[in-house]
Amino acid sequence: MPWKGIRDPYRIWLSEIILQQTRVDQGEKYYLNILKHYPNIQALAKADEAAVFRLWQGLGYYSRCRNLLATAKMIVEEFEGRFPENYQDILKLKGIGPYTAAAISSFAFNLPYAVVDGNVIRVLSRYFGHFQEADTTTGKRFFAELAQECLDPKHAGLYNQAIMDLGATVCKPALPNCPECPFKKTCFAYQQQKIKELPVPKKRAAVIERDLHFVVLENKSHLLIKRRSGRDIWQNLYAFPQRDDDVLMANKLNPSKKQAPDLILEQTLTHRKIKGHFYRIPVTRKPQALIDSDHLWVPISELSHFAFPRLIISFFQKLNYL
DNA sequence: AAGACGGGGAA
DNA sequence: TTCCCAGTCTT
Repeated sequence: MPWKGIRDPYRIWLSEIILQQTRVDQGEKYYLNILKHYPNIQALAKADEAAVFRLWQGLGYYSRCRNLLATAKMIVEEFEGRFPENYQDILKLKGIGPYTAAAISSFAFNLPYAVVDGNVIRVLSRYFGHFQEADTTTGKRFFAELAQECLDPKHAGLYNQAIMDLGATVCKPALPNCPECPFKKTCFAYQQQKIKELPVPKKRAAVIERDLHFVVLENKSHLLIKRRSGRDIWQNLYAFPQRDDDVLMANKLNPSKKQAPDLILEQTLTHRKIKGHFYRIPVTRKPQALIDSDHLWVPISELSHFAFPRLIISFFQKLNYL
């Protein structure tokens, strides 16, 4: 891992944000790419927001990107570019919760705060044989206290790195390599053959289906895209105006409910199954009425300048636009 | 306390 | 398919 052994809080911060709910293999190239464009927090703070989102495209959990920008600006403007050096102040930053605050505190400043992530929960629950559910308030508190007791306060960074490495490489979720584990002799789960029962799995919300009706206004060279805002999914990414969008209504280009879509594409997420209905409407020129700053009439050749969710990229690929 | 938020790799 | 990942924020 390219961030291993780094003490620069900026790089640690960036890597930890990227690795939230994201595998090392998946996040690594994003980390290197973003670091190449923005080698320090000053560069990131004055970055063009859309450009950073473009680099983030495909990683998921886009609020991380938004908070990353906000925190970079905050640190540069309020703290003269110096990363806060104590846990409580680090925890206050946007996008940084207990895990990331402990990671930065211990890796960058060797402060005695134990990280608690999926790896740590797994290792501790198996080793000690604790059947608490980790996604409840009491369960979280329990594992946080246990982790803090296990921490070697003199070597917090090393300890945190070690227990997460153990979880990632030996004490894996499925098929852990117990015979090679240095703790096998005193591990509850291994000795009692409870590996498959620990950790106790989280309750999982049902996957709900959702239909999105996208209207693609296009001529030979251009099409209309819309920046997504509000509280909905894919904030700050670009897609198309949806059926009943004000601009479509104002230009009398809204497809009727009876009209069949030209294309249907699906994308399954952790908690949603998105069904995208695409209605292609040929137009001769850019629609005029009610166009605001979120609606962009862009050349097809310049689509790569914008960040889109996977579903929309699939649409473009289907049409050979990308 | 529960739900929202992406995407991908492994079994 | 199902699980779940170096989690955090909002309601």
